[in-house]
Amino acid sequence: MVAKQNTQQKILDAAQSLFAETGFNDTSLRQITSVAEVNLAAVNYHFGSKKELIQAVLQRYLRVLMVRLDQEFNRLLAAQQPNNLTQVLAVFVKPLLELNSVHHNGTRIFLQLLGRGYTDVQGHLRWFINHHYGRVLDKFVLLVQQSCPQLPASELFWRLHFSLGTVVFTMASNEALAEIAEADFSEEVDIEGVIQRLLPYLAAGIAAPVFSCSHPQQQLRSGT
Amino acid sequence: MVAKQNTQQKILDAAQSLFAETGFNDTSLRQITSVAEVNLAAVNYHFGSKKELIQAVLQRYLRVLMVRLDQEFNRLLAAQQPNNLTQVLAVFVKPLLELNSVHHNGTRIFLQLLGRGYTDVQGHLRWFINHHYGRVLDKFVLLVQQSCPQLPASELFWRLHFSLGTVVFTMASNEALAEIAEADFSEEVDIEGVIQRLLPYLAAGIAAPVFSCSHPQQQLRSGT
DNA sequence: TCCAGATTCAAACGTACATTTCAAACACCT
DNA sequence: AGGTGTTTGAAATGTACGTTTGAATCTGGA
Repeated sequence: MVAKQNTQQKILDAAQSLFAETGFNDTSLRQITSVAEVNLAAVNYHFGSKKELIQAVLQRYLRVLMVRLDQEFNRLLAAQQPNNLTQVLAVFVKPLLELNSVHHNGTRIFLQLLGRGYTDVQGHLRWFINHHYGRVLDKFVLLVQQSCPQLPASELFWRLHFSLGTVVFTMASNEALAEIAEADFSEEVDIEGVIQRLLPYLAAGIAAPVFSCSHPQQQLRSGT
Repeated sequence: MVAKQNTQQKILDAAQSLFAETGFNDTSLRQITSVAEVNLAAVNYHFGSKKELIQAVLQRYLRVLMVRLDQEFNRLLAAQQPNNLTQVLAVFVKPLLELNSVHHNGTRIFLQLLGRGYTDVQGHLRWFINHHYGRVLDKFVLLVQQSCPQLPASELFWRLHFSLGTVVFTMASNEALAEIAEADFSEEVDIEGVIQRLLPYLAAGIAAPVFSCSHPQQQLRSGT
């Protein structure tokens, strides 16, 4: 059955879990090839370098995800009137959950990898994603902008990155959080449950009134 | 003037900036001692190991910050009626900004280090902070609970971790974000500006209505 | 001045890493 | 069965790391 599995797949499968748990720089090719039960040199033979392996691991998910997201974004952009923010955020749910068909626990692994990519390495994965999929993500920014016309562009920029941080950090520490939640609240939590809890939090944060901080003696400077 | 600066201080000063920018594992003792202009062996002589240096770097700030936070929390806890959420979150601002008196750019550096601590290393700094300052942080949880009595404890648990993620991720990638913001919106961003932008986002997210996600065909299971 | 303890220094140690090399094994086609 | 191009294997290369060592240097009190 599983007898002759592709070496490349064995490497990708082993690498994605180790990368997600330990980070890119803290996972050695020796660990990966040991778990994958392939020769050390196989990584460089099939992928060229560790850097390219990291990109290949992410590409397996990005390829699927971004096509689906693009469809959803185009659907919403075709609407006559602006969509509300919750609807816009909700389009991520199904495409993300469908990553589970790419690989078992694919959604969790992908989001953890994304988190690692934004904190571990200095910019190189950030650039990779933006270079390949920036046009798709721009559509999302446009949708949010349409649904929150009162938000200045700069405020929106920060809040979208705050939201990215929320998601990415939550997923990176998802395992620990789920354990505590189960112990303290005897409440089973799967990845879908976490996503459903995230949506209202993100929607409220992004759409928050701009200056709700009541600290009159410390105010922002008024412009350029 | 600066003639004979303490070796330990020179190491701490060099280490904190490099750690904040590059992360703990990706900063070598050779880089640190090179910048500090001290001998490589000085780190192990004065601090014992790299791990203990990391903790010493953080302790310099945590010692100051946690005393101040404890004061603020006690003050709010003594109030007759529950404080509103924005007030509770706002108590972080002054203690955090006072870290600038520990060292130039202390606030930014500390928050970046905190971000690194939660993503770089697996748990060892998490444990260190919780072990030394868990009792202080419990007071904060209590305050939030009092200000949001309608929130179930489990929901609060998740949202506080979402918020931790927001802060930590934002600070870990602070430099990159600030650069983009300046380039795209020609807007200078200092650490205080980011904090002021964070507060409304966090307050709105934590206090968000519990089931604002309008996806009737996907609902959470109703509990045990 | 001299000496003991604290500090600095250059050098080395052992380990782990990504990558390369080249021969052996394999797969596939005729 | 034979031969070619692809894939695997064990070993080695060179580099970087954290830590250790032991002698040299500094420092302050007698």
